[in-house]
Amino acid sequence: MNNTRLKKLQTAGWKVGGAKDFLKLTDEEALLVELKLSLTAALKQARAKRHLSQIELAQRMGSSQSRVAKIEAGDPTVSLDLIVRALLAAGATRLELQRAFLPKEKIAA
Amino acid sequence: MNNTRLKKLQTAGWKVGGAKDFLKLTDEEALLVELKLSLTAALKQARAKRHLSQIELAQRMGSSQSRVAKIEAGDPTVSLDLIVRALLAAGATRLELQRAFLPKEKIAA
DNA sequence: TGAGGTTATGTCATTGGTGACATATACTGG
DNA sequence: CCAGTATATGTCACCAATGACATAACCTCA
Repeated sequence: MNNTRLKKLQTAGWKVGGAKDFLKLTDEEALLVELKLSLTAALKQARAKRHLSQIELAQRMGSSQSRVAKIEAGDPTVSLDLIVRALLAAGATRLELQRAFLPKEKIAA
Repeated sequence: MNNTRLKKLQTAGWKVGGAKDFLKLTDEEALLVELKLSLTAALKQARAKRHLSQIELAQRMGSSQSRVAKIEAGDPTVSLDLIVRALLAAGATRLELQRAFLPKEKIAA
């Protein structure tokens, strides 16, 4: 069988798994979380700005009030996709979106 | 039962569903897609810049070569989360990330 | 005090995203 | 021409994200 060779290729890609890689992974994971929080903060702002209730926002994005609450609460079961959808549904501008994407800077609004 | 009242509240939130709302939804959906594409483009750049193969990137993010290919191909089954994880694993800076978040501008690289 | 509105928390069935694998295609250098 | 390397495409079993629902916890204001 010639797929023994293919197998070798595939498996070769999975030999690694050092501790450093692991740390790096969790590091990036942390960054992602930070990003999500930054976006949810932006969402709360955007929603408040437009005087929308969670129910109204939920309607606009075809979701439910409880989901919206979870989004804003930073629930771990909420995806980036959903957060961004919520932001767009809340009428956030591209600039607002972009702004939320450079964390770290927590200086004056 | 007093939950008839609650029921009313809940259901009140689901009365709507007009065509305009529907259009708006797909509109925002389109924006999201645009955003994703912008990010995948940034990913391709970032990966090339660092001379990483799809397999190497896959290792770094604990995924597989085929997933990475799909990410870059704009496969609809790929989440925003995964795209961003890939970008981070590819060593994209915050600035690169942020940059990819203002689409529309397709001017000179 | 309680009715009406808002937001928070818990749970669950269904769906969607995922890694993994197989395989195909493409582009080298020998 | 054939290895070798990189990328693309299709499929699938498994797990995580989702909408929906129930209910609790707040707040005003009359």
